[in-house]
Amino acid sequence: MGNKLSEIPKAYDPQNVETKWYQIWIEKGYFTPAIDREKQPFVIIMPPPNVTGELHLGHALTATLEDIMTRWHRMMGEPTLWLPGIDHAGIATQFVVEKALAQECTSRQELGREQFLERVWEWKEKYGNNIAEQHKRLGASCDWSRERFTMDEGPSKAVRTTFVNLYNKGLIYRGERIINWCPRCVTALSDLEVEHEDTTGNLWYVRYRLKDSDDFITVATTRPETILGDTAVAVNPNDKRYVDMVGKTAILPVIGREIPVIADEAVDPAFGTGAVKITPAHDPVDFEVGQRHGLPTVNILEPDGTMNENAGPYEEFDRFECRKRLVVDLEKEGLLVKIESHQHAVGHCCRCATPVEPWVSHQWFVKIAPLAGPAIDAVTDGRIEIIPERFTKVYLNWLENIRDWCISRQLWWGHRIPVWYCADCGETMVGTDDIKSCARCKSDKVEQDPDVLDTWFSSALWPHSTLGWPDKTEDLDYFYPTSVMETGYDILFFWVARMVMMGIENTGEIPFHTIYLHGLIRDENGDKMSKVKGNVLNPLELIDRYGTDALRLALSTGTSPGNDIRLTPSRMEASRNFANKLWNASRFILGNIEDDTPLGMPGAISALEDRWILSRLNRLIANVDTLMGDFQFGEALRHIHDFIWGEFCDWYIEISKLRLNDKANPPLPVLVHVLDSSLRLLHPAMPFITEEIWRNVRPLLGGDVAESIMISPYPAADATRLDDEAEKRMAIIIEIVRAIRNTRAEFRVEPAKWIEATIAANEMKPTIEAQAQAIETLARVRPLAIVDTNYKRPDKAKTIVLDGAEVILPMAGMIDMEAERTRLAKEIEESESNISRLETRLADEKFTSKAPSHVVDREREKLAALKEKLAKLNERLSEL
RNA sequence: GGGCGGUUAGCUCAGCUGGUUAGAGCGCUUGCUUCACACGCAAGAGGUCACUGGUUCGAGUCCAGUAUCGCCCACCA
Repeated sequence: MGNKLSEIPKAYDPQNVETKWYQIWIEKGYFTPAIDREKQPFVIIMPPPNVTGELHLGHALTATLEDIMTRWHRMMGEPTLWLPGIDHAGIATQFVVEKALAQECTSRQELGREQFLERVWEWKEKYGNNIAEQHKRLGASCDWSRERFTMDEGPSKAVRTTFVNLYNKGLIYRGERIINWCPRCVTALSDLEVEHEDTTGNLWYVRYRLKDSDDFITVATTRPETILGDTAVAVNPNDKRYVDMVGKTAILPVIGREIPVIADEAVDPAFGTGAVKITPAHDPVDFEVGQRHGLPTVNILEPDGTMNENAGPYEEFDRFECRKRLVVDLEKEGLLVKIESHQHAVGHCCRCATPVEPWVSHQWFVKIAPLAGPAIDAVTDGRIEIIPERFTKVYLNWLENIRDWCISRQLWWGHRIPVWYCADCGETMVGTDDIKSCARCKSDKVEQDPDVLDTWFSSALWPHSTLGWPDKTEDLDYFYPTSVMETGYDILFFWVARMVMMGIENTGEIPFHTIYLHGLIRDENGDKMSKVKGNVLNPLELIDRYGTDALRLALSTGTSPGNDIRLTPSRMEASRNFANKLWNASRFILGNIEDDTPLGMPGAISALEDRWILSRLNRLIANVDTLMGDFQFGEALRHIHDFIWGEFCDWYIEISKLRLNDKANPPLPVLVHVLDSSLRLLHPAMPFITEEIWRNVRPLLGGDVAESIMISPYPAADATRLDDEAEKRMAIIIEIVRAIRNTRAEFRVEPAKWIEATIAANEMKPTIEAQAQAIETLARVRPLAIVDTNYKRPDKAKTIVLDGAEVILPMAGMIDMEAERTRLAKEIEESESNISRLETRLADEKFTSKAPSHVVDREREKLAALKEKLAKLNERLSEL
């Protein structure tokens, strides 16, 4: 920006401005904090996006909120670290790469493990960089020199160390358990990775013949194919209907296997027939029943969801095909009693939506209850605060009912489980370093466990693994525990709770002090954005169209923590318009500065509007300080927005135009001062436009062009500028102008036409006299007479009674006196009713004694003003 | 089966620990090429704060219940 208005583009062009600053910020090293032991650092570890794919609006929201916090704290002079990273995202990434391979008519099996992993790394190099570039477009001021990838050497070492430690403490074990199995992903899943969906299915009632008898026992099942894996029929021990059956032998349909009828408390006599088939290999409850009764476990499934040899004639059929055929066969044999429609929750894989199968298999688990305890304490005793507070209950409830975490995945992409088995003696060895030979028999036939760890295992270590743990690094020492964990509420369990557990376990300290949970982004119709629905908005497209600052503002205002955000084009436009407004206000101010314009703030501020705007500004600053510290970013930004547009632009700048050429008392020092403060207040949310403008403002105030707003101090409130008197007086001026404009519009006075006005006032008279020119110009009145209240009013005029002044507009005979009388009468009525309401309240002993004095005082003042107004209204009416 | 959240202007939403006449953006109506900005200016219409009851001097705000929409958790076959 030069000093000439004509040199500055009329409309703000984000493309032009945004591209240059980010590079400069990086070159200057502003994003990398200097460790200063005297100061408490502010630290955010960024939730690492998946290497797969591109950033979506959820990431943009994360980046915006975290950048707002980071930039604010940085401007507050704190050493500030925002550490970015990327997640290897096991299943998701393996999937997309496999898809790419399929297009090349090959597969991971064909490539083999080693070559496949090479391909995934290539993918990572390509797309990991994409994500960083997108963050840069968003203006994210994160420290790229500390960027981490979950599979980097450091974080990988943290993973192995954690595994070994937990294993040695007995908190990691391998066991044969029922886990959730996705036949399509061909891997185990944790409970969290299963999405339950209410489905209308069937309840099939099937008769099992009893051995050496003509009797039957009828069971009900939602998954008939699991009959093939039954190893018992169970009834409740107290169920009189079945007392005689217990101990007998039932014969499975079709395959004819003999199974016992047993009694177990787990059976609900009220459900179905009260007799339940027991399939220990394919149902969690049945598995436990099986354990209690020493039942055999018959697995009927292959990993891909087809039936295995235990399914007899149905071998090799898919599980659902098997179900169909088996039902037909049961019916043929007359064993199918009935089919009922049945509502129940069916688990689906959260990655591919395939129905999951409960399946018994050998997997690695974390015994989690001992880790959950300290994580519960950290929140209950207030060391960790969750915002919004309501999620505290959700967090605690989950941890209190937590079940062991299945951490092994039958994938190739990920942290391989650091366990080795000896092929000769069967020894199991665990180590942070690769193990080459057996510790017991010295055999070199040792093989590493083929499985990898759940992606969330490494994520759980993120706050400390990124800072160097298990090594005692300076970063870890200085930046840990971190300050804020900001992320979406949808991963509270997946990630946040696990970070608390693992953080405390590994370091003995909480990983962060505050958990800030934001909501989900929704589209215009309130639907969650998803690729399937095709309603995903690409942040880059929005940036191209509206600018980064507009996107950031739209994402951070008009929302509150934990609530979902509906992002509509009109919101984006409103934000863009604000950027343009700021641009033009700046353009006006800068364009009016000549080389010799003095810009130093005078020692004494005399003009009412100057005192007013400075008072308003400092009130704003104090307010923003409180709100930002309270994580109420949306509210803070709303205040800043309203100040800039509604007070600075609409009133101060307009009034200041009268004084532009006033050499004795020019408005420019105040204009520039308020602009400077406004830009700095706004910078955390709108970094680009504020930097662009500020670089032109700063030199005017004696600074260097090379100084950056992002490392300038955030405005601090100056209490000496607060001026209740000025605010009160200015409010009258504004009211007068509004009243006149209102009347002009009401009477459809030509905009160009000047009208006469008289203002009657007592105490406010000097103020109005001092602002006469402003009133005249803004309301287009001339001549303006200013008189005291005992002035004799004209017969035909419109009178507007304000709190402290009376505006009289003759309106050149346009007044319909009848209408005017009606209007006054109505206003009198309103005033009277307000007065009586106030009088009743003030007469109430309870109110005056119990309400705080400032509230009572305010009511008294209000009453007095209203009475005064009423008197004037009556007087005026009587004159008509 | 548990738990949580929403219900405030035509639409989308703010409104923190209860205290002026409940706000914004968009939309709508009217008028403006006012020398920063039509991505703008000025004026205006529009709300029983879902419902019922309670606490309180005072409730959009706190409590209880109801309705309705949505979300999360959950191994009844």
